[in-house]
Amino acid sequence: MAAPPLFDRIRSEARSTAERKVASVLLEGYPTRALTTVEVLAKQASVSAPTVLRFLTKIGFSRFADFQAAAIADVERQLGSPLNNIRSEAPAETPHHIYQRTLLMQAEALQLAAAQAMPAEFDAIVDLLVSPRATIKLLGGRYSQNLAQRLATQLGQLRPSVVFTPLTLGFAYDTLVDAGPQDVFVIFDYRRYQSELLTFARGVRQSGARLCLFTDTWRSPIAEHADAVLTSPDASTSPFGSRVVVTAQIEAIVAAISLRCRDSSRDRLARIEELRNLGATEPSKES
Amino acid sequence: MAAPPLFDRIRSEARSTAERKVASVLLEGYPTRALTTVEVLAKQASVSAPTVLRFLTKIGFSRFADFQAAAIADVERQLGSPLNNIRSEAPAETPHHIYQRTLLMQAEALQLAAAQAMPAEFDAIVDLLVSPRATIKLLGGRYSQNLAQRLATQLGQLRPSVVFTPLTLGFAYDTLVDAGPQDVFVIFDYRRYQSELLTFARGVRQSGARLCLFTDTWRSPIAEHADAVLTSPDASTSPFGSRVVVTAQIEAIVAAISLRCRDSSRDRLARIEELRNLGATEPSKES
DNA sequence: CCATTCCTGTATTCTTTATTACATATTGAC
DNA sequence: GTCAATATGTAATAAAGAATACAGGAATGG
Repeated sequence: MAAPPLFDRIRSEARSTAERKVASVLLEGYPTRALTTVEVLAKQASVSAPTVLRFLTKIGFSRFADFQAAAIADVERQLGSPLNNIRSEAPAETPHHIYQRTLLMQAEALQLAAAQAMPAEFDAIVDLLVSPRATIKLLGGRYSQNLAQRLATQLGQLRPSVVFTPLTLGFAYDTLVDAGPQDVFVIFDYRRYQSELLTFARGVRQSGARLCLFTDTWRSPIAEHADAVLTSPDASTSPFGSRVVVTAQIEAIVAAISLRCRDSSRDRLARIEELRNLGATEPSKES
Repeated sequence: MAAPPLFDRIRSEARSTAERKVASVLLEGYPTRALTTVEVLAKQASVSAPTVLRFLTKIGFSRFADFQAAAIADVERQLGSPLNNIRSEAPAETPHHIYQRTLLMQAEALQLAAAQAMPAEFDAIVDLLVSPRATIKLLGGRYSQNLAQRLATQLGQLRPSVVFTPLTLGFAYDTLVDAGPQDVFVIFDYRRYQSELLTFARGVRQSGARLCLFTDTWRSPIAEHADAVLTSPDASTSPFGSRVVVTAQIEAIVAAISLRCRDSSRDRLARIEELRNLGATEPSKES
């Protein structure tokens, strides 16, 4: 682990006695000691505040806030992925085939999500999705429509009034026109966020309908308008964001719902199966 | 995996919607995200500053500075002990909310899949999917069409000649008519297996085209006719089979492909982006 | 449906903290 | 030893940020 560039800069730039005091204080407790105020640092180094400021200017930070931001960045780097914070693992054997590496990486992502999970938020979504008189309308962005569709399909098996709204060219505001307080919208929005979706979300908000949002940890701007938000890490080995955690979230939602309304959903499932078989007994023709 | 006490306190005390927003922002980036100002936190959570303050009061910090100090203490604790004290605690607590249980269950499924993985099989599929003169045709059953579509979308970004074949009513054998040795089919088939897909697969076989299959560990009968098969466990907390592992497999495939043809795929991606922006500059109208 | 309670945001005030201006000390060269 | 140049501290000022008071709005229970 090479020393951070900032660390070296602090060390090499200290010239005069007071500056060296400042530098050594900084280095001793690097980087966490930088997380205080100028005056505290000054006191720790037994110098005056301006001296600290001047030194930092010298190493390239005209404003103290900039220096502190850099220090925080280093803290984050040292802590590594948030995963290490919550669940510190054995040294780990990473030398693997990309296939296995991907699977294991996603396994970790799931564990991280589980550790950070906030059941209350999750339950809030479930509450919205089980309300019997509501109509559930789902949509997503270019690459997350899939997810909306998947949830729609499964949800549609468990309860009535579920609509998947494809996000087609030109965009269909038809769904929005009829929207009212009785509706619950579910939006999937991941980077790069699509402005159309934000516009849509604002409309939802105005109509008085409820809004659930699935997004990445960077948080779509739609979050501001949502009643409940479920975020997921999306780090990936591929050039596209991972949808593994979201997929699991969707399944968890479905599981919770089918548990919540055990009877009604079981009946419904049975009935669907029945209807399907009914069709199968007829000679099925192609074309 | 004992999380710091502060971490748990944040999680458990969040009651109302706004507070939950605050809490999830805090948890996502714990503990470093606490190293900013109240207003930044408020903005990130899409709530007002006083709401943040009130929440922190609730979890026992009457002054923001106190909370921040506690967060910094946690940072130092984590940086201080290289091989963390966190993990040394309880080995496994399974009694959890269904949300967390689902995520953790899927994490295990992924680890299992990684352990059982056979890279050779994986590579075989990648080989088939990168061959430049081939046309890739993807399809899936009632509930796995999604997966086919997802793979198709991503694959289509990396290489030309990718077609998603929706499995519509009556079934379209159009795709099959033109099939020949130059084609590579990708089929997703999970329980309950659909007989139409099996019929289709036989047709593929006869045409001399290659066939990749994604299925569950129970192995679709199509496996018999496939050139390469990737199976996945599908245990789930919901009444439907889980698609988490498959999703990860798909992403691994995409990752491997984009790695294999680094240059061409990057160029292609850039070009797609370019074209998309081209469209964005025009005034886009709805309807 | 109404009243009450709790939640949440806006605007203001007050505190803390960074920054600057200036005076004083220190160092180094001649 | 004196001058110049640089380094440092003190004190005043400006900026940023935390805390508070209040008002509007949503949820809850009758």
